[in-house]
Amino acid sequence: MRNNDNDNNNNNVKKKGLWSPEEDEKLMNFMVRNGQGCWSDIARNAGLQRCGKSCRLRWINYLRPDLKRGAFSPQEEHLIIHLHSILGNRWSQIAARLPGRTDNEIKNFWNSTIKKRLKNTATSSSPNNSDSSDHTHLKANVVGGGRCSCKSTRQLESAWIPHLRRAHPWPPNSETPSTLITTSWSWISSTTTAYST
DNA sequence: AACAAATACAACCGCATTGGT
DNA sequence: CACCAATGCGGTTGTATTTGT
Repeated sequence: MRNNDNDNNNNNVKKKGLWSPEEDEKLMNFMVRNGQGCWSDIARNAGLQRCGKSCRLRWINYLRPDLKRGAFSPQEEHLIIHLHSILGNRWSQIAARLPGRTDNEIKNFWNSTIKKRLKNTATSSSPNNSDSSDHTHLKANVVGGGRCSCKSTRQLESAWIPHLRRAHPWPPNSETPSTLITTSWSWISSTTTAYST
């Protein structure tokens, strides 16, 4: 298999691990001054011993000024659960419907908190209910196969998402950050109504 | 107080996709 | 059309912090 992970194969060794406050400051200052561009250039020009990929991740998940931070509100939590039941593990798409939240954040939240909670409630109510939220998505119904491993999730995406998108385009018209959550709910309502069995 | 286990979160890795040449 | 570099995504791992004993 071709190794195209060029960031990791650079001739000069790149730093790994946690970001120091100094590195954060360098990246932040550079982004504020120059805006987003080619990440490998940003890494170089900001004077960071990091690969572009690492800079991108740090910016998106931590430094971006529009990040919300802090604990998820009950409303957000509800929204995540609902969106996950529709979209499955498409964290970036779920994040797009939650203003100020990142895919990584939501993924972590799901894996550490919600998943566990759902598992507990499932085991307390039904012994055969083994994490259905992860592997029985709406698309299983739409596509008809019912199979839903993570890889197949990606492969099947092109098969069913376009149908859903055509009928329920995202984002809805006149979207603003303050109305995102509200419109997320109406989007959910329309999709679940249309595609529930 | 010391240690282990559990938890939460940050970051990395591999792969797919995209766009330029 | 083939190739390559850059980017984006989701899974996984690593690490700091918190909680329990």
